[in-house]
Amino acid sequence: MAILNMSEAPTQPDASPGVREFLRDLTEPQREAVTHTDGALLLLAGAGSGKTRVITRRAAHLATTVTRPWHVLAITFTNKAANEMKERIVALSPGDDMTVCTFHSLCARLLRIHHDAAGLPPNFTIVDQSDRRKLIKQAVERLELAVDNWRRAAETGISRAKNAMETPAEMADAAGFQEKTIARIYAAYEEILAENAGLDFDDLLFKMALLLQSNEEVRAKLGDRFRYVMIDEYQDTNAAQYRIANLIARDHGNIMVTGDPDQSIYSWRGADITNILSFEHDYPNVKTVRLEQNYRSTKRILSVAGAVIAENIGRKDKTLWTENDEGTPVRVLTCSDARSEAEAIVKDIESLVVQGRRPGDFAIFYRINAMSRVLEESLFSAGISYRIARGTAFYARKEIKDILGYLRVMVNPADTVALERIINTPPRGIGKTTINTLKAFAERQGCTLLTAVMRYDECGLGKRAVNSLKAFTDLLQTLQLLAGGSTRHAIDQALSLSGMLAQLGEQQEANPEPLANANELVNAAEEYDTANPEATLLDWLTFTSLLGDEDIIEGDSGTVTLMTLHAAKGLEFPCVYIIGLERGLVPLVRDVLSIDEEEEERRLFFVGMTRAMQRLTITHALWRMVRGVTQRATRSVFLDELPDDEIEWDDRCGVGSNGSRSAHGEHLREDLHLWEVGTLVRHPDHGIGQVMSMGRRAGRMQVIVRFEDGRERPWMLEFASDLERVDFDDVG
DNA sequence: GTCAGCCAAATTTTT
DNA sequence: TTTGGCTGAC
Repeated sequence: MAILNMSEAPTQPDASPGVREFLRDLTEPQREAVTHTDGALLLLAGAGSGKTRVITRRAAHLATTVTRPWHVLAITFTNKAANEMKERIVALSPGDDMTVCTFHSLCARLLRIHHDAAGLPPNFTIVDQSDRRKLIKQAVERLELAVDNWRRAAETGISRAKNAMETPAEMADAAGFQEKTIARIYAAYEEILAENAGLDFDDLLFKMALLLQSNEEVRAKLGDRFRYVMIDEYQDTNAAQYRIANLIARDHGNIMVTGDPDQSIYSWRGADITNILSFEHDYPNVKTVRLEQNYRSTKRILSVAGAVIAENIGRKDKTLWTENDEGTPVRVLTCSDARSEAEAIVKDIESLVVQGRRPGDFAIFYRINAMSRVLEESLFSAGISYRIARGTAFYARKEIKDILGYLRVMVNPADTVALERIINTPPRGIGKTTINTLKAFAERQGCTLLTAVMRYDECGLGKRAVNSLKAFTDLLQTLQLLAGGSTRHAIDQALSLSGMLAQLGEQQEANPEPLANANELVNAAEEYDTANPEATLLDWLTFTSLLGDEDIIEGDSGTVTLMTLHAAKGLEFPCVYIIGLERGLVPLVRDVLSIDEEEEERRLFFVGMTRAMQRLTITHALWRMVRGVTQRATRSVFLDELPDDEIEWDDRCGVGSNGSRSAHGEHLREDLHLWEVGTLVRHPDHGIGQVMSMGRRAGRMQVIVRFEDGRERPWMLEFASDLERVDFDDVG
């Protein structure tokens, strides 16, 4: 491995005006990272420590004074991060020959170029999450397993396997019926993907890693092309991504990774925190730079967040500090229920707005999306405008996917998912029966569905179906002629010739959105054509299928922002509220919570807290409605980890946050005490059972009891006279 | 081919 | 409570 590890870099940091520019306004550790050139570099960058600044400066420095721009590769996780980074780099060093992109788009691009070596068709389709879902369902059906039982497990299991670079065969070696069955579904799913010439998101990484691993020529070539590799958010990389980076950098060893293990919150998507924790071990002679000065938050916020994260065992020790003000104390609000929690926040916001804050200064974070509803209602009735950072991705909208379906079929005739999507969109008399006949024909002949469609007169279909299919194949053939032209033109034609435009126009009055979206798509294509004159229809499809949500999550847009704790990563707001610090919710528990999971939840809480610049308010309620049942809630263990003397405890219920009394009245306490969770009961018909939960439903008390037969039964408390409390000793 | 009505399920979701 | 997916009836 090439090791030339210098802070006194051969580039003479202060020699040229350009270099001096790159180092302006940087602290010592930041400079060290920027001027590091050859060899491995680990940049442990705490929250709000100016990480992006360092990355962009270093990239510009490398591109202008150390090597040529096209030898630099900067990888991010999101398109948004990639775009931002690219912009900032270009501002420092003109020219856009540098590769700044996401892992997925890098892999998509490279796999297209090296499709032969990777054993892939050149025109593969990238299947998105909802297509993937359909295909996995098909795989389950093909094995004649129950979709309801296996779909979910297969979806997570297959993704997990691909992220860990496990093939179906390797997975089948695993012990256990469950795993073995998922491995079979995985194998069937791979078959179906191949039939469709499709790759899912996980495949982009997995296949790329396999290619680099098995093809020395390609690996060496890419290593030579990308002589300086930089990876952001390295704590979120999975096994495949680790492998890709490792193999590209193998010859030169010039790999810089940045990240913060304390902000690793995506292990459930395959991210492996050990990638960053063992980076120093994996890359000898690594230089490590820590950025611990925080420019975002007040001293008090940092100290509170720091106390919580310090509870995690086995983390790299790191203490954020700041020269910012002491600030106002962090507050913990105890509320009676979600409604009063929301109203307390609304009042707080209102009074701060009177003092000159703007609505855009506020953000409210919660653990699960369902918790936004009560907040929305309160904000709405208070007349405060808000937005939720969770838009459906533009490219996931039905009308958009329909249009893209036409283009996908034009480009990839094997894309059966797309074909099924458009074959009767808009309705043209090709219904379920006809499609099933075509499918059966395709299966008998071992051909694609499109081929079957083209051979409609051999399928033994009725006259009406044949006529419809004739019109449809004519349409496809007309469109086919456009595949080589501009994207904009192809979309225009697909829209009008398919009849979609007419259909959208008709329903415009009822719902103008779809037509507007379609037009928006045409505009986007036009823009793309202009910006990339060389690009093909296939390129555009690749580009769009890798775009996520619209990046609406901008810092300040004049409204209060609501989002999940996960969505908050990377953002900052002057005033932050984190709600629902209750047992089972933060940390979120399904059945049992392992230590690792608890630590990840703690990191999630930490991420939330460190978004706050000036004011941080944490809330919890004594009652919370979960799935239609109002249940008693207990404070989160994380609240106990807050440094008591630095917190302003604000108990709106006047009973202490552990109190059992509630705003709902004294009588509830009596009832609830009798029916504590875990209490054993006996019923004349159902035998012995155990109280699983209790709460209020439709204003009345309810307990849920699980009986020996494994069934759970709810009881309205006032009718629960058949339930008799028994002691443990009585039942053994 | 469409639509109402029923049942089951319910974290988080960078691509 | 809310949502999505599926089924069976027009």
